[in-house]
Amino acid sequence: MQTISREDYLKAILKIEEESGTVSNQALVEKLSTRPASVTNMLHTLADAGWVEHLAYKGVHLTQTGKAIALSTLRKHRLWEVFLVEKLNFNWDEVHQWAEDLEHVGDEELTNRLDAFLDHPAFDPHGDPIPTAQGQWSDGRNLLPASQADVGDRIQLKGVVNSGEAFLQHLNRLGIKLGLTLEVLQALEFDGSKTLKWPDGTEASLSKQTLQNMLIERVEIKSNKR
Amino acid sequence: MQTISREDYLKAILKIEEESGTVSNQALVEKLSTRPASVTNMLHTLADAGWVEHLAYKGVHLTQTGKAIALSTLRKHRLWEVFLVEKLNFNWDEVHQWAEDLEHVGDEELTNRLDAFLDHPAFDPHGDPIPTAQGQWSDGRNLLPASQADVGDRIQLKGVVNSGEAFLQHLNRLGIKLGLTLEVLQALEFDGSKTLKWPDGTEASLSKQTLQNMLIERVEIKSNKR
DNA sequence: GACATTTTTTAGTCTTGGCTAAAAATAGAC
DNA sequence: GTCTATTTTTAGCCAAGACTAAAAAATGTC
Ligand SMILES: [Mn+2]
Ligand SMILES: [Mn+2]
Ligand SMILES: [Mn+2]
Ligand SMILES: [Mn+2]
Repeated sequence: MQTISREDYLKAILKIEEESGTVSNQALVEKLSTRPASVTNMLHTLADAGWVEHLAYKGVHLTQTGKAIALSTLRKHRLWEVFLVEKLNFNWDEVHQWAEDLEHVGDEELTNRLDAFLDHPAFDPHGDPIPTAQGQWSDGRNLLPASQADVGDRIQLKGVVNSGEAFLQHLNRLGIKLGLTLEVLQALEFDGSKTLKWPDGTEASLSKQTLQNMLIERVEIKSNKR
Repeated sequence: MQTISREDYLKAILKIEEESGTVSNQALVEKLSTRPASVTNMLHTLADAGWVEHLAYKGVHLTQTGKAIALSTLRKHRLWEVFLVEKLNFNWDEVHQWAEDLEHVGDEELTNRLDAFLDHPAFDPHGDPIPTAQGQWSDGRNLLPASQADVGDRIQLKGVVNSGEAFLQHLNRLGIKLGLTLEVLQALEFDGSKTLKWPDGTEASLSKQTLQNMLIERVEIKSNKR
């Protein structure tokens, strides 16, 4: 039977599996801010439920059922985030914690109604793709860290690697939000920083760290638009 | 510290206190579908937290703090119910269980934003008043059970005594919803049933039980409206 | 006022999901 | 391959909040 804790573990396993292929207990300890013994415990519980396959010392991976639950929870999380930002006017740095609770409420029907109410959004407020009701993990985009942009590129922010509060608030202070298009004016070799130009003409330099956490697309430069 | 279970108990105590004045353990056992020992346990916890005053064998009542938490939880419950009905198009008989979970999510700020998004509703989908952010328990209405209506009255449904699924679905099948105005055609003495007339002209007889659970206002008969 | 019934409390158990500390297994360095 | 450091598991404990069963208190009846 599903509980809040079990859903959180499944979601964490899904994410780690997707970003690093293999899921160690250590990775779960970090992702969930818990202790090794707690992870071992829960993995046994999840294995007994048939949601993961667990080989002691070898790692864990989701079964079909486990993946379905994880995707459903992630879908709910991201839909509620959209709700909080689009309908209740929260900032993108304020919604994660509430979504972490809301994702455990409601069934498929409620989720689908919420999805329809929000006009079937494809991405959440952090640019992350929202799984469909059928568990389709879409995306299809090929985003680039801004650190790889070249001088002269016009780049549009489409996502963030790290959606922690601190980083998002850093972007807020820089006046950077999803969808914003910036121009790369200059790139410093020695520290990886780049000088960017905002649509309103202001310029600022961003650190390598910051750039690596911004996921962008290059914008076609519409040649002589007349 | 607040937990789901503690908030549910405080809410139950608030309701019982309001409808019967005195709160026995037995009443809580029934309201919460639990066991006497569980109630005694939780009352100790709540008393230790300073949310209730509990005299063994004598009953329990909310402190100022306890009442504030209970009202806040009830406010959240009813606002989420409005959301589910008004925005996600659920029926009034489908929303209680989800609200029972949603009421434990979010803080004052989220609740106030939700309230604003819903245009500050005064009543929930069952006609129950929604406490304000300041804990004002408004109402002010003086609703009458439909069993007390007289032949010739035009009555408008404003609330229900019992908002259990079964009763609400019974009203659904009769085509009765909040705000509907009915006319009392006939009253049978021996079983307390009454024959009512719908705006579309159809007539049906409702049992005493049903009538007692419908809270109504008499509608002014706008004499010759010209 | 004694006795039976009902209500409440106490005592003790269980499950979930945390934790620490120690043991065992694995992986990395040489 | 051995030794060391890291990771994982095991063992045992804890808190919250359920439960059952039995004891104690309160209530109602005659
Ligand atoms: Mn969560
Ligand atoms: Mn997100
Ligand atoms: Mn609840
Ligand atoms: Mn309600």
